[in-house]
Amino acid sequence: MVTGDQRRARGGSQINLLRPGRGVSLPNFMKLWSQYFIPTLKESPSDAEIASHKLLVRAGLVRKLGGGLYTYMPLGLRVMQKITQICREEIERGGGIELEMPHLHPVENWQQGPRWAAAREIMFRADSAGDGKRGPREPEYVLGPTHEEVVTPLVKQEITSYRDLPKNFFQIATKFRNEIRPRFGLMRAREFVMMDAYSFDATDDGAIKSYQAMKAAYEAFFRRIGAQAIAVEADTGVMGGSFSHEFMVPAEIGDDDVIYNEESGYAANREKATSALVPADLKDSEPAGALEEFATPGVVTIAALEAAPYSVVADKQFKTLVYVGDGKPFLVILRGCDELEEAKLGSLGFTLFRAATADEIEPVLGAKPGSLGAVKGTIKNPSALAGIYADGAIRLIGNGTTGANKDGFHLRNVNVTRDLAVTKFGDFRRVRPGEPDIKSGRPLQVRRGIEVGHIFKLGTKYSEKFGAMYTDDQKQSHLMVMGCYGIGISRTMQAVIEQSHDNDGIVWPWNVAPFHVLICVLDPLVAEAMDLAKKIAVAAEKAGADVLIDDRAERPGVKFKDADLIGIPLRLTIGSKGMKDGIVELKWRSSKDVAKVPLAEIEARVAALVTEKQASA
RNA sequence: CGGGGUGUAGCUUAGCCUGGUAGAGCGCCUGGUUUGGGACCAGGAGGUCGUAGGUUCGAAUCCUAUCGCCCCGACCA
Repeated sequence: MVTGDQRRARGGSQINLLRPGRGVSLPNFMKLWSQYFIPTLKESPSDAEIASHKLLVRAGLVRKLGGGLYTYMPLGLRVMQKITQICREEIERGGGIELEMPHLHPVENWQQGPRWAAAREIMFRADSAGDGKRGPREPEYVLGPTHEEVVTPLVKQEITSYRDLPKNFFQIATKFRNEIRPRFGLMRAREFVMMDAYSFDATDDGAIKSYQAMKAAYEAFFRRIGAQAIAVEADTGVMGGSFSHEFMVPAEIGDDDVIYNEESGYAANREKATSALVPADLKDSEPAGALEEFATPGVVTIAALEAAPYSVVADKQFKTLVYVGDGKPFLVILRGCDELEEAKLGSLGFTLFRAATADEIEPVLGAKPGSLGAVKGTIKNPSALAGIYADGAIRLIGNGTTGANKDGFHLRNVNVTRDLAVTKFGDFRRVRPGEPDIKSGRPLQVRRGIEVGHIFKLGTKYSEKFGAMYTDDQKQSHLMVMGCYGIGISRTMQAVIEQSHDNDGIVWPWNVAPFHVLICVLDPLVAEAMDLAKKIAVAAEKAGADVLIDDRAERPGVKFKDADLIGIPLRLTIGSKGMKDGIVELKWRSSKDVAKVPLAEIEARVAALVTEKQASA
């Protein structure tokens, strides 16, 4: 029989490191700083701009290889392992079953999937390295940016009966994305660690249950790692699917804007956010008079039309934008004062869309940008259009002004229902702070956030493409209903630092700290001091803590600065002063207070504190 | 990919405008003095000035090209 301790002594497997109900601990055995490797820096690297990126490098957690490529140094790796383990536990609790799929994907899987055109842009192609060229008869691989295209065929092959559903498979592994612009260290990297889960259900209701289970698991995960992440409604993007939530860590340096109202609890990514700006019971205005064309030489902007002599306020102008969706142009009409939220065009169902160029616009509408409009009869070649989509807010205008599709001319008294050939109304505008919340009518606010997780209810988009079907109890075949879920593990590590640091360094939450207890031995050459440190370390370890002993031959100032920098939650100081007075100093990283604990009590005291922390982990 | 910046020792950088053959701080090595919030003294090692061309008697410095990195925009966990 092999005991857990023996297994750990041999390097053990991950599974045996689990200590149910006691938080997360790594293979323990105290580390001596002098023999470990924590390369701290006094100065910030010149290529880091934000606090968390600087601290990642200064505290010796990571080192850069190239743009968006980082080595996890020993301390950083420990944090990653702790986050990974908590994530594993919570996803399993939420019904996930762990497996691991290849990082190298045959390109055929992606070609068969529903988003090859869009996804290939961010994928690295993996050629044979030999001469840098892939021969025509060699297989072509891509490095996996995510795994729907691998897991769906797997499930199609393995699961054919409703009896085997639902299933939710997950892995925690490295992902590769050729980000156009890597940013801020681990925030947006080319290679990063992600937890990705994929749920397969027999019914839509089941899929919603799986989705909710994952949402709950995410909330538990972020709570346990000590990150304040909020779930916000989000756009589904290239992933597709019917609805989704993003998990955001509020931070100024985040890439996303969250629109929210504290009281009502409404929170959405700006790409998705809507407001109650347009009342549900709005009545369309009566026409104010006949359409009238007027000359506007040289006027090609909303602002120019607002100025004298025309003086048409932006709220009364129609803005007509031309886009190309899957090769065919279409129009989007907004109020002059509103901005298009491009992501919202995703709801129109085009696989790929982009703004049209001036050259593409004139043959269809008959004028250059600046004089465009969507009034019936003025469009030169209406049959070329894939549609005319109008933002609901233009109904607030009633009678307004728009381009005449004739260079240098505009039309006034344009009435939405009478004059515009709208294919479909929708929500296409960007919400602005201060607009009424759809839930409560209170003003909406905006703040920046870091997206650390995302959950999607996918529907049957992928099961259709790969033929993932099951047979029900009536011998009928149906498509499986899917969901997919991601947590950026490495990004989360940085988000935690961004959220939890001060001027001196990182302040790790207990559960993800690389070590829980740091024992600073100011005079490591004094045998009694080191003996005491080891005794305390053993007591702390027995209570479940990971312990680091700073036994370096450095001056006290250096040790304290480094201690603050690397952010270990509980610091004990053993110095000659204290030894003389018969005390050890105890200090939490998150507080300024120093407690003096008598030598006789220190082991029990530390053990009690660790036990308490581990219990609530 | 567009716009802006930058590249000098392991790290942070000065020098570049106005060409004359590279300097500092930190770190590292040796010795000594120190020892409760990034010590001090003395000595020492370490640099193809991103790379390739060009101008020049002479280039870190001027010109051209190229590569890397950072920041702002569109995308993502």
